[in-house]
Amino acid sequence: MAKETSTYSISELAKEFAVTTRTIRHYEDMKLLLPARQGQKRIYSLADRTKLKLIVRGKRLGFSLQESGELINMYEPGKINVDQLERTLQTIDVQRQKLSQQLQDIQKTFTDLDEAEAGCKAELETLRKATTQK
Amino acid sequence: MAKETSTYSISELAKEFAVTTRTIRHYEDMKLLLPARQGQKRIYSLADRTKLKLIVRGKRLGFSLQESGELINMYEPGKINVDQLERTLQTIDVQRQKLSQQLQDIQKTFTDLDEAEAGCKAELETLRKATTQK
DNA sequence: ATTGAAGTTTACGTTAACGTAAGTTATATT
DNA sequence: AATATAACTTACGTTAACGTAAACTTCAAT
Repeated sequence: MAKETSTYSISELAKEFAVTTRTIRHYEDMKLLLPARQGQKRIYSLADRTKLKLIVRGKRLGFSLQESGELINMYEPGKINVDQLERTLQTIDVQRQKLSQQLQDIQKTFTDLDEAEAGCKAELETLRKATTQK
Repeated sequence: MAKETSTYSISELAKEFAVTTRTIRHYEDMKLLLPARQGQKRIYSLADRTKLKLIVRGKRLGFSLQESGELINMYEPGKINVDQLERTLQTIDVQRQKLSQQLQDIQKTFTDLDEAEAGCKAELETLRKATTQK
């Protein structure tokens, strides 16, 4: 098996995920990323890229960076002890509940949008008739 | 038909939706609510309550107050002209796309959580064995 | 009459998540 | 060698969404 040696520069990742380099560095300040260094330059691994992807996804779901941080930490290598693992399991459960709530909210919002659209089209129809055949 | 005369005080709504009165007043500052007044006191109608509910739901989905404002405005009475209506229809479409993206993100995140949970449990199992029968 | 609970306005404070310079360094290219 | 390109650090600025405090007013109950 060939080793995965794919690495990325900060601007490559910035372009791929449509964020600024400042944003990526900010995530590092917030301890969400810890890229390797080649001198001064940051070198991002595939794992780093995955983390960034999770952060960006989290943002679309309205997660704070801290929340995304928790999600990310689930992917960390070996949790040392039982305590750690069980706390992680709890966090997973909390996240699931939040996602479930969001799912419900999305369903409702879809319904609302459908109704709003129907209302709009009905009014448009009314206006059209009133305009066409005065 | 009896008229719906249900009204609410600011603290009633605050309690119901688990927000502070300051928050509700803030939404008014942001033009998302415009309750009636009885002297100085704000009197919220059922319609106001519905709007607040939508704002709170929007917050759970990570919407900004402005975005929630757009959603709310779809519920406003008679849009005057065709232009307005068609812009509303466009907004509805944009919202739908955002929600679809969120749905996908939620699905993926659920999958990730499942995997993380499986990983945790596997490790726990390993630890348990190692501890039990040294 | 006073106290207390709920409401009000005004206004400054705070936190998160970056934006926006400004000035420096490293590498590569003309 | 000069210049462009991409990176870096440091640091102050900005916006959204409220929090918090201060100083009233209103009304009901003791």
